[in-house]
Amino acid sequence: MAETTPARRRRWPDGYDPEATRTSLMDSALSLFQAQGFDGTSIREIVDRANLTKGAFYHHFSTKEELLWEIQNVYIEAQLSAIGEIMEATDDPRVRLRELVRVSLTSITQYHAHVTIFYQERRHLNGPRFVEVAGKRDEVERAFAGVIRDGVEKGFFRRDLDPKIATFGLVGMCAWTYQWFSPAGAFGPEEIARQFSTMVLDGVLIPGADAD
Amino acid sequence: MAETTPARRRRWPDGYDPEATRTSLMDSALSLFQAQGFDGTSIREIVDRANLTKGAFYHHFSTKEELLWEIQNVYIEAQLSAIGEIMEATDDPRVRLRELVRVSLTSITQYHAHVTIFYQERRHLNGPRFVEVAGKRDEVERAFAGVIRDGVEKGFFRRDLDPKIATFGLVGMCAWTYQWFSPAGAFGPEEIARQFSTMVLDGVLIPGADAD
DNA sequence: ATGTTCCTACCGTTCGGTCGGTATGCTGTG
DNA sequence: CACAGCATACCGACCGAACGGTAGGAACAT
Repeated sequence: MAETTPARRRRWPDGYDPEATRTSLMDSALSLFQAQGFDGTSIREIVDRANLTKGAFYHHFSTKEELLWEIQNVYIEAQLSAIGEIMEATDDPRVRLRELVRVSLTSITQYHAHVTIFYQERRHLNGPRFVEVAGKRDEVERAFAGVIRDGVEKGFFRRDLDPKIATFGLVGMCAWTYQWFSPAGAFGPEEIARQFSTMVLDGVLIPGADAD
Repeated sequence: MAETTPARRRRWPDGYDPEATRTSLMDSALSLFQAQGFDGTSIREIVDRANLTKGAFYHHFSTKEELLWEIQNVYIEAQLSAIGEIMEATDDPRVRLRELVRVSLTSITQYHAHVTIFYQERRHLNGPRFVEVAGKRDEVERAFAGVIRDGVEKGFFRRDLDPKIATFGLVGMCAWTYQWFSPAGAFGPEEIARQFSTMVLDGVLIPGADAD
């Protein structure tokens, strides 16, 4: 073992930021996890795509799972803070519901890769981290359910709907978007949100019309 | 290599059906794939759970992916045939839509493991099989979209909704159920379907009411 | 001198899949 | 009925490849 590392590229070129390395690893993992899944993506692939090595990876992340957790956390925290803003902005459950749908759609389209990974690779989180993320996710769902219950109590929303089921329906409608949304498509998140809101609030049926 | 296979269990006991072996492998894979995912489940685990060996597995299936494909196909074919029955039973788009929601919910709850695997592990299908399954899935979505378009043309459904978006919303609402449904829960598929239909057709808002 | 950042080389394990062989039932021929 | 011949059903040892993670050191900044 006389000559190790015979040729190395120059590092710390000018205004060097090691945090950029970490970010580029996360970006690489984001697109690979989205396309191939967590198990389907090796550390090797992640570092190759970022033009780095496994050594660099394990300098910035302690395990592969920690990286996954960071990705999930970025999204769910963004979602939570957006919901918090809505709750402070208005009290009207009808407005709140429209806004919840709107921020769900915009954050899903903005964090498309994060969201895909969030829903598809949740099970790969270890015990404590899984519990933590699941807790934040429940918080989001409680916000939806709270608004619906409030709307019923205030007499805006139908009493014959179970708030839990209505919540799951609405959340599912929004969350499912990650499966089909394309930035190149004909509709943006705002327009989709408007249609979903109308659909759920006003209904698809034309009132009173029984034929054309 | 003097003495191989020193102790083997008796086989073909009485009325022996090799097809049962195949089924038990599929059942084993169903629950393991559902709980741990496709990549997260090894052939070893599947055969252990079925009290068999890898030799038995590769006698019945040519690859791990073929088994996955069979699972997916069972569900999507059941879905397609159920939709076919609806289309023959009635022409009214309002009834058809309610029925589409109903059979979606019942098949999701009935084939819970299949559905979970269908949506979570679709990407592990190889080219031609992926295309085949995706094609059948598109057929399902076209059925939803066709009913909605028909309802608009016949003057039952709102004209200001894009049929494509409405379809995705409705499909998402139904499909998402696989994420939260529990057979031990308070509501069965029929009740959930009723609520979803009401929600989407009639809307959540109480018409004309502006306060409590 | 000391800590940070990143490299190469390596380790133990596990994976999907293959292969040669064995036990069992079916079938045709005398 | 006997029995050869063959297909089916299954076993368990094995293979090469790839995996996540570790270790020790080199390049750089302070």
